[in-house]
Amino acid sequence: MKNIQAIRGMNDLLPEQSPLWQYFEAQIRSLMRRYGYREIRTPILEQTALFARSIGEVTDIVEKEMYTFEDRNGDSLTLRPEGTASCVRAAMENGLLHNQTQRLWYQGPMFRHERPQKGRYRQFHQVGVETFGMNGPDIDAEIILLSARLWKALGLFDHVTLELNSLGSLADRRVYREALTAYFESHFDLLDEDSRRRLTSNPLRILDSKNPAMAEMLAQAPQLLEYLDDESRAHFAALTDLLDAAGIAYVINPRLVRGLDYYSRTVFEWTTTALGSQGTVCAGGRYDGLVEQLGGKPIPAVGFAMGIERLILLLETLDLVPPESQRGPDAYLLAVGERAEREALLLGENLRDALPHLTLQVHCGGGSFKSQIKRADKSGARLALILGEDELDQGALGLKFLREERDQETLPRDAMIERLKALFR
RNA sequence: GUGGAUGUAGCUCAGUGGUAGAGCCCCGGAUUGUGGUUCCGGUUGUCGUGGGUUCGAUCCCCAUCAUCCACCCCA
Repeated sequence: MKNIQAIRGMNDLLPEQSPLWQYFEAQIRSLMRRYGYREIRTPILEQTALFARSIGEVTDIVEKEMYTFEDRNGDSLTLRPEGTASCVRAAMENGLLHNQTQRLWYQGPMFRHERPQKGRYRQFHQVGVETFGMNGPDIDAEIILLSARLWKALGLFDHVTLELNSLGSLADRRVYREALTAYFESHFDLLDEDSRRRLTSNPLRILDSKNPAMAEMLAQAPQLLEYLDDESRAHFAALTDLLDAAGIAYVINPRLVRGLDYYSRTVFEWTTTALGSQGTVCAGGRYDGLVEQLGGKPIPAVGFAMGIERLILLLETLDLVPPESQRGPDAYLLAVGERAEREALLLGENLRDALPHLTLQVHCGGGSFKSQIKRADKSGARLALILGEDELDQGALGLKFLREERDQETLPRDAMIERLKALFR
């Protein structure tokens, strides 16, 4: 019989890895609380139309990467490929956007049917931030500062670069798009196959191409920044002023365009060179038109999303995994002999009652003294608590330090509880 | 979706057209109740899967699945 395997590109998170994820998630929760952002959780399934209408019909995500299927009613459903659309839908549907501002964040799995690669999986996880009702540029700057604070907390700040651009208003982009299309058509012979295909569907993305044969032609192409109206220009200038004042370095990348249609004005990416070809670790921007596009009243919005797998990978690559994230339990209770085995479980309960902060692993399944103390060592515990025949006869408990040069102690149980309280205050 | 590389023990990897090995791990012992070092002994495999060639395939061929890398895409 063939063993069933996990779906391609979808990974199990194993116990060895989960402490690092929990550490990362704890950093996120604390960061969001400190900036006054509140968590929102939405279903991972949505009506297909939500993504088609928000991300854009002619984007790669919608055209060929979504997990779309019919449910038993014949409705077309899609596993969310990103978080913004769901967040906007939920905020609209629940009245969160009515005459008020919102600062929201979310975290969870996203799904895209791409060819798996390092830092790119079919089920992957994002943390996203979305804000509504604020025109910026102060809020644009705030979310960038928030992300910068996270990099500092994780020790990543010196390993990431902030790239910045403005896509202007939708009107700006329309004009620019025409100029750009005209330019590319006049250099049609230099375009590669992909670019020719995009010429009609999404010409801005041609600017992103890494094809060296096109590099010079792209460098000469009209620049979006020159097509910005006064308002967008002022917005962008104010944002860069705020970042300058906050001491956040950035690189203006006029060819930074995002793959999702809903962005306008500010777009940014945090990138790293340490992860190979999947170097974007966090990206986002302003999407003032999206709420209206989805049927709501027009309301400005900015947000970003970061890829958790990529950030975890980056922490590991740069050896920034904090040692305390993989610490074992405080104590490991061994029970040698039949009488002790019978009592250990209840003794464990008593200890947990008396010491609410103690992390205690109780040995189950018997075995020799030697094998049990080996387990205690392997568990990573700081202490071994020893319950054997001798200790039982004395109503006592032994305490051995597994990581420190200290004498072993044997104390009556009540005294041992006080001793442990002192050790794990 | 395109191109390339790789799939052998739980892990990291050797290996041969006559159906397999090392190190680590794990278990036991040296040490009747003391781990992390040492020594001794032991367990572990549909050689990714399905076909084909062959007297015989883990090895050669084809397909397929998976992983990795680049393109692409994007977080």
